[in-house]
Amino acid sequence: MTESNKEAAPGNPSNVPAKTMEAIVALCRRRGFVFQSSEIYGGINGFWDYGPLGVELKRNLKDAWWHDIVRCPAKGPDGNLISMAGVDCTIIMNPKVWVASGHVGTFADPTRKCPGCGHFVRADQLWDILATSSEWFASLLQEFTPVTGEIDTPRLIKWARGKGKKLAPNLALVRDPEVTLSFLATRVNGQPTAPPDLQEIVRHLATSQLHATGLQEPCPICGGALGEAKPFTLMFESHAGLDKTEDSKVYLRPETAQGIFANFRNVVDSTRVKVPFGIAQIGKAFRNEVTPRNFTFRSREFEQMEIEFFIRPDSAKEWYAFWRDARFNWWKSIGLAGENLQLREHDRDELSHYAKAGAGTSDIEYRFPFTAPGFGELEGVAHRTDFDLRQHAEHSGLGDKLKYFDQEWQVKLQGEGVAKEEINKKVKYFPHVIEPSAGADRGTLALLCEAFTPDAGRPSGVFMKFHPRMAPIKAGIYPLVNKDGMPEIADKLYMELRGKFNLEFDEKQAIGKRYARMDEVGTPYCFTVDSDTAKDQTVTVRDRDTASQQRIGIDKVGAFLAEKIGG
RNA sequence: GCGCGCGUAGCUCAGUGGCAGAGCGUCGGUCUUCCAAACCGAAUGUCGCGGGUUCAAGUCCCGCCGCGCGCUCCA
Repeated sequence: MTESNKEAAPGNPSNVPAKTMEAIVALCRRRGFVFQSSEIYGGINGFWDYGPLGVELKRNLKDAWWHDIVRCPAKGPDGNLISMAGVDCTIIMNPKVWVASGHVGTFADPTRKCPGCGHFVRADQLWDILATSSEWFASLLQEFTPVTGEIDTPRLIKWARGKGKKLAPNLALVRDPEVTLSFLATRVNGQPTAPPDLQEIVRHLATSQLHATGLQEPCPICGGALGEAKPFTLMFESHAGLDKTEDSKVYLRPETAQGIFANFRNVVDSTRVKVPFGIAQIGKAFRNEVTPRNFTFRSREFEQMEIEFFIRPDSAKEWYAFWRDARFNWWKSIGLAGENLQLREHDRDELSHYAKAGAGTSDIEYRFPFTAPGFGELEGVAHRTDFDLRQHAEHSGLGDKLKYFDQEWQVKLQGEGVAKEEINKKVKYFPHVIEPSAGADRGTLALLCEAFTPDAGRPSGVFMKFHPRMAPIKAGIYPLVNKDGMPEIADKLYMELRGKFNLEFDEKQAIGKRYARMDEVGTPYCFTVDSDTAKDQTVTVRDRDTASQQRIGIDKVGAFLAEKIGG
């Protein structure tokens, strides 16, 4: 193609899209990676379908994970091959599982969160709690004249600067006494015939004047302005059986982890695994997110790839570090190798309740176009201590029967001459858990974002630079033109290899158009049969990233692909 | 959940009260000798959904749904 032709072609530079989420979403839809769920009915917020190419991409990701984690795991920090067992648990489980895990109960009722201190308050109990068990509220009440309820401004300012500062640091009155009280005075003077009652006064004292459009209500702990009331059960509910009663209520699992914990005993008893070992699972989970957003990044239905790795409590540090680094390197190995991937150790105040005492929590994060310059979580690696197994031991009534008996350790301690009593204390225990928990949909999205490469040299202005192992289609097998025996040779090659690789055969239209299509769906190689093939048994290999070509023997194509795609 | 913006063919968009359109892509044909060639032909629309105003609504009004952005949320 000449330079002037290029200007006229659809691939002229003005067609090169910026690497924005909008452009990525458009390509996903145009080429069949991701569609909106039930789109013909207007879609449904937070749910997405994978199309013909998307399902291949996501499957390649999951297959690579399963292969590298379950079937063919690496060596651990102790130099031994890692022991890993797979499971596939149901989405709906006995509801008691979610009581034990803490998902039911704590957050089931309309609840308000304090942005200042993070405290949760039941919405319907707020005023009761303020009246009966809020330290600052009790102290503040003493500053009002009991009978008249008159507002003594200097007295309240004094309180705000003294006791208030210690007891309710986030209360508007404490942060800015003059402005807050003038706000209240305006209200009192504005409607002298309808003086505010105590609740309204307190609302005024909790409201920064910036919020003059509506009154806030204070957190009983710190006085901060509470967020809106929300039912903090993010679990989807359903009913098992025809009778839709409270007793038949079940939940769609909000994480796959609990299925693993609930099966801990079964796996130990049926497979001869010994601590340290892991149980791995890939499966759907559901969270009724308040705000699904950012394409598939936060969906209400999503797929997790989780490992619960069970270890002796005293080896948490080394296993935590091992899994954190191993998982980070794994994401690198499948193509997220650049600056867009980072490993971030959590600060202490970010840690979940059970992880506070642990060896740490870290996130493997990717810089998505919609988070940039920030990062979004792909996978979390957490030391969950023995929290989950203890919870299930307690709630199931199994108690110590859920403990692991470490016979290997027993023998070792006996050899070291440790006292029998001490050995017995040590060798029956709840294993600690290192949990690498990855999002399959987030991983797929990161692969799509990473692959998206604007390039003025391509007809559509963009090509998808997938790692060959992840690419939905591994190669195109094409006759250069649709005559002179070329289609027959190409077809024979295709039939030979299609069982081993996902390939495309296409004899229609100009060769450039076929290459261009493969660029846009990220196919790393195209093999083309031309007029020389019949003479010398070679084909051309066209490389997606460089658009360069070389000739190889037609009998070498399978080996070439196997080597490039790797595993 | 709140606020702002957006929604017409697969994609990018035009159409500001009067016949539903273009380019690209897709498909078929002629052709072909390595990067979306050319030519000929074809298919493709609940104008996001529902209601209202009007002789007449893609266009004006209301409600809803979906998407994006900012708050909020993310155990």
